[in-house]
Amino acid sequence: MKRNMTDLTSRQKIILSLIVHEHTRTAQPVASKTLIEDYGLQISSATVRNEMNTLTELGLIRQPHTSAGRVPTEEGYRFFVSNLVQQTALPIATRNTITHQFYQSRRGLDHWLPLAASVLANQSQAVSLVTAPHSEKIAFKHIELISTRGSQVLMVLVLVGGEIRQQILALDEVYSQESLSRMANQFNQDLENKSVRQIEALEASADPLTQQIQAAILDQMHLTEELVTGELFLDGLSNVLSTPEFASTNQDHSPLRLLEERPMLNDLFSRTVLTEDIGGVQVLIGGEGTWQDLRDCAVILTRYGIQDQLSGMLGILGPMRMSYGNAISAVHFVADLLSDLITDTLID
Amino acid sequence: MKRNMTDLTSRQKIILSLIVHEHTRTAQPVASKTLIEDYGLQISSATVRNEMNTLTELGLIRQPHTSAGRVPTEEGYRFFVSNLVQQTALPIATRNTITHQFYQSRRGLDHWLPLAASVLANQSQAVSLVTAPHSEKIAFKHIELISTRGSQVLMVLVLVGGEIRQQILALDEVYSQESLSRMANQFNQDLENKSVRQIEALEASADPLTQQIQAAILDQMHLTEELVTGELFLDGLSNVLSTPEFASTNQDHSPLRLLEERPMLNDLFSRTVLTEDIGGVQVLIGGEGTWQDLRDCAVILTRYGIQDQLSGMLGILGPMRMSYGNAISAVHFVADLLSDLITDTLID
DNA sequence: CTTAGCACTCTCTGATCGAGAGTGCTAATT
DNA sequence: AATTAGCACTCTCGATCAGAGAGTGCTAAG
Repeated sequence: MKRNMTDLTSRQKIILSLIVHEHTRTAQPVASKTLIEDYGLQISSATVRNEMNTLTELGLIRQPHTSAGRVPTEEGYRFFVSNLVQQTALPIATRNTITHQFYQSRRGLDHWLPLAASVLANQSQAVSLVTAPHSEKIAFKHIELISTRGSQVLMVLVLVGGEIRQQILALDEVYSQESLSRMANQFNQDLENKSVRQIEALEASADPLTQQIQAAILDQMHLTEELVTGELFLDGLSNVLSTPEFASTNQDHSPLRLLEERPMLNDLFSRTVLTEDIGGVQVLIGGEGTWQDLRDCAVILTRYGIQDQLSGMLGILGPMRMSYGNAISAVHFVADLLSDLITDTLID
Repeated sequence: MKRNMTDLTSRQKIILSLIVHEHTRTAQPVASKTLIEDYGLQISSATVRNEMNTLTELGLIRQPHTSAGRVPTEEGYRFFVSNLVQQTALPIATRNTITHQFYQSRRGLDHWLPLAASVLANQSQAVSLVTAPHSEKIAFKHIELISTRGSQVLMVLVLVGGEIRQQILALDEVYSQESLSRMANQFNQDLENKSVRQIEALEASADPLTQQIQAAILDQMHLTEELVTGELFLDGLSNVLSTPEFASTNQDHSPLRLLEERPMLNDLFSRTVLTEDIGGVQVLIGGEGTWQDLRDCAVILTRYGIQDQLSGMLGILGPMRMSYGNAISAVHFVADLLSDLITDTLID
């Protein structure tokens, strides 16, 4: 039942666009009269109704009930997004302000990621999601052992890409900071740039302490490897709480549930990881048959970062009737910004 | 208008408790008949009504309208929480399961904090908040400089208490890992356990590189100092979305807004930081005049960690009609658990 | 002090009705 | 053949109303 460009006359496309636009604005069914009055079309409402009829038959719009205006269907939104949407670039002033915020005083990801979420939420007036970037191929970069108290040691592990993992180790006896540093240096030489597999393949050391630390390193690397995405940053919940799509009080079908269900989110992310290269934006409309909770919502997702090295996901979740033009360009813009920042500061 | 224990007869206390309990269960006004039927009181409904009348005059309960049952007032909840609530300890089996989850395979805070949020949310059926622990007196513990690419260097800064900050530095020229390590070691010796003030008081080094790095260290320490709390972990949003108190669609008065407004949250936290030692649980009912958004909600907060060294906040946010007994003991339990874990792994 | 009994008040539900919105169709027009 | 004016038709929405039911407050008796 897939429609393409050529199935519709240009007038039908205009009408569909206007219906989408108006319905996005008002959340109400759109009447033929509204269309000609508010948008100054040079045709009569009867003509519009005829066209609406065709669009209804094509399954792109529908009537909630006899004698109501029209509302875009899922299919209609898909068609709109695929063929009709025009990205509305952010005003240059806004872009500059935002860029400036990111670049000021050269902070790190822990500053950029929440900021990205906040910017996305503001620009799209929806819920934003940003995951910390994550490397697919985990490799050792650096280790540091810091004596803390008694035989307790803080291990700080830096992976290629820049992810940092920490762990407290309880050693069998007390070691001086000097000997811990020596040991760390040894690891730094031996393991630099090595993957989990390569480290596992190494001959086991005779020294039990070395063994213990190497095990801890591998442990942390495994944990990191199992992550589908890094930590999740959310923003803009309040943008969306008052919309009818999200306020739907039917207990177990709130789209916001999804945000707390890591497995589901990972599903969602995986899908985009698999189908898109960095730079492509994916728009999921109405749960696409898979996510019941997203029945009335749309998700716009993209990857950012550096392909095959360090990348994360970012996007927004909003009601299906959202301003796709704005939203898509906001997602693009923020993704590009983050990608640039990551490229500048990549740790390899 | 403060009531204390002795203002009420014990029968009145029972009736108030039952009203609170029943209203918590059903979210409906409670009728005198319901009370004697469902709780098997050995008195007549007329007597209950008389007592209800007194309680109403005392401002502890109210009628939404003539000929409706009674609902506890804010004042009523406060009295209940101060005088009548009984903590219902979690079942021993549950406690064991949870404790086990925390202690298994000795992970770190990055594992415990989300877990704490999740446990709290489950046990209280409300929204849980957990902030990463944070030290009030910032002091240098350890620095590591890791050569990454060209003249770019990753600085990893460990503070006393165990907070880790990272930053990418762009140096003027390329340094070998060895010289970077030497420099880091010098810092580790010179700055160990020093506070911001102490470091600032040191004589400035002649070496521009040393200057740059020391500036970066101070920068990060300042940033950390300015934090009221660490990162925030949330869970259990879906527990609460369907309750009438939260679904209230009046745009700008959703209690959930608060969760995204860091300044407001910090206010809330500060209040508890100031008024309570670790171990004390604070219950805010109905926004306490300060937080309009919390009009129909209650917040239960406590600190965890080690007083004056490393502590964070944790608690829940739920509808005013919540099961305070459960909630308070859940908060206590999780706080104690985290405090123990932090005590075990404190970095000093 | 407690309780049975009863009148009273207020909400809630469902039914009814008219107004209004918006369409679909038909026949006339370009 | 496409467009349009005109009109009948359908459905929703809001207001109004009545009856049932819930729950109370009061009174008078135990």
